[in-house]
Amino acid sequence: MEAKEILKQHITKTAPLTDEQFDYLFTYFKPQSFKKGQVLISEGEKVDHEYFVISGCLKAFFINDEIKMYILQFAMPTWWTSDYGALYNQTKATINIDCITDAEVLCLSNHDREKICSELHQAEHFFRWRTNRGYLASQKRLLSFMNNDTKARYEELLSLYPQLYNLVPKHLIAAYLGVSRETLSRLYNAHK
Amino acid sequence: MEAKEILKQHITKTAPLTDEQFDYLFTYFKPQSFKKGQVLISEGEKVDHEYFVISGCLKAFFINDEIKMYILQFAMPTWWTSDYGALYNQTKATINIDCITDAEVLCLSNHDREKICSELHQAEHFFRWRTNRGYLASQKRLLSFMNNDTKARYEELLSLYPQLYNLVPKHLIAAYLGVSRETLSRLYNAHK
DNA sequence: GTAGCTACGTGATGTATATCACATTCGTAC
DNA sequence: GTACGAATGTGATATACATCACGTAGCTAC
Repeated sequence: MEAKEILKQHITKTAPLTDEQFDYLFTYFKPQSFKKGQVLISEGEKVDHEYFVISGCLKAFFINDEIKMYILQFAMPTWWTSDYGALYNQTKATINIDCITDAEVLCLSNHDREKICSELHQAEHFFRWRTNRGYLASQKRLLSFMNNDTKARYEELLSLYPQLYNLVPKHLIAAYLGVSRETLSRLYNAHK
Repeated sequence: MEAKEILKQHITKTAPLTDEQFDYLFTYFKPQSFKKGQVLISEGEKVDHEYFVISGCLKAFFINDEIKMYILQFAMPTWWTSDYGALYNQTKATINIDCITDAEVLCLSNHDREKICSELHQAEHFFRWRTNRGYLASQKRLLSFMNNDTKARYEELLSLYPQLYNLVPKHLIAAYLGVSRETLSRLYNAHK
């Protein structure tokens, strides 16, 4: 399925649009391709766009003290990603986003999102719903962080996204779980 | 300032509304008063409303294994709170919300929110913005959880909300930070 | 092929924190 | 006032995890 159709199904599942409305809206999305390792957003730079993932896998991460990396999100197909703090408040990026694999995305500027939201009530509805979904996921992850130990969080992650196990290096999974790569290694070799 | 005026300023800061529009919107908000300790939402029950805090302080929390409590949010004046997962998906509550102090709130049903969002584009805009704000706060807290140690998170919390120190018992602050009350006690008595 | 780099495993050790236990202070009901 | 429960402080011990150190396997460039 091509990018346009993927986005159309994704949006109209939540907010019904006529074909004309969607075609108009789609004119603001720019298709882009990236190679494994390419950087979309880097800390300290200006952030103007958000990205809808068509294929591949991205990671949004934070680097602490130039040493430790924490992964905020693995962005898989039909996920949205950006530094939303920087994007909405027009400040410099505090996180980084790059490609774990080759990836295709649709790129939407902050300005254009606000434009279509104000022009099309249904678009505003869609983005409200999408943000709500992100909020719930974030709350759920926070609770999991407080409530579960590392092993439980590891199993939770892999049961939600089994494809991650073979797609991303283990030290990135550790960075998502917030533990050292050594601890993660010991964890899943323990119950061998 | 009375409740209606507080809500009006809160909303129109983000989404300009005429007086008529706001008066109409406000008819869906029901003022309610609660005493310290009263319960607004409890795990396993149906959730139909969200709450806008006018005065006092509420807590949204999760109980694990009938033993450990984790606080997701202290809801202060001009904050919104509910079990949004249950509210949006029409499922049973998985968290609890009760009053740390006497409190006044404005109560809005899920049905009425969706109604005014579909009737008034500006209302939809407001709720998109509000949810976005919650999402960013949640992400920030998650990052803080991974990145900072307990002492840093304690100081971060108190610098953001200095009034909490005298308002809420220390074991609730511990439950927000995700540490035992003993550890928290030792932390702020250490640097005396 | 070799060199070099990245991912990954694993042992030894240190540390932050949970947990258990008990004491003390404070507020509230009566 | 007294009694009782909730909140808090603090010591002793256990444990999960970080960190450091080192080794190995696999991939890429040349």
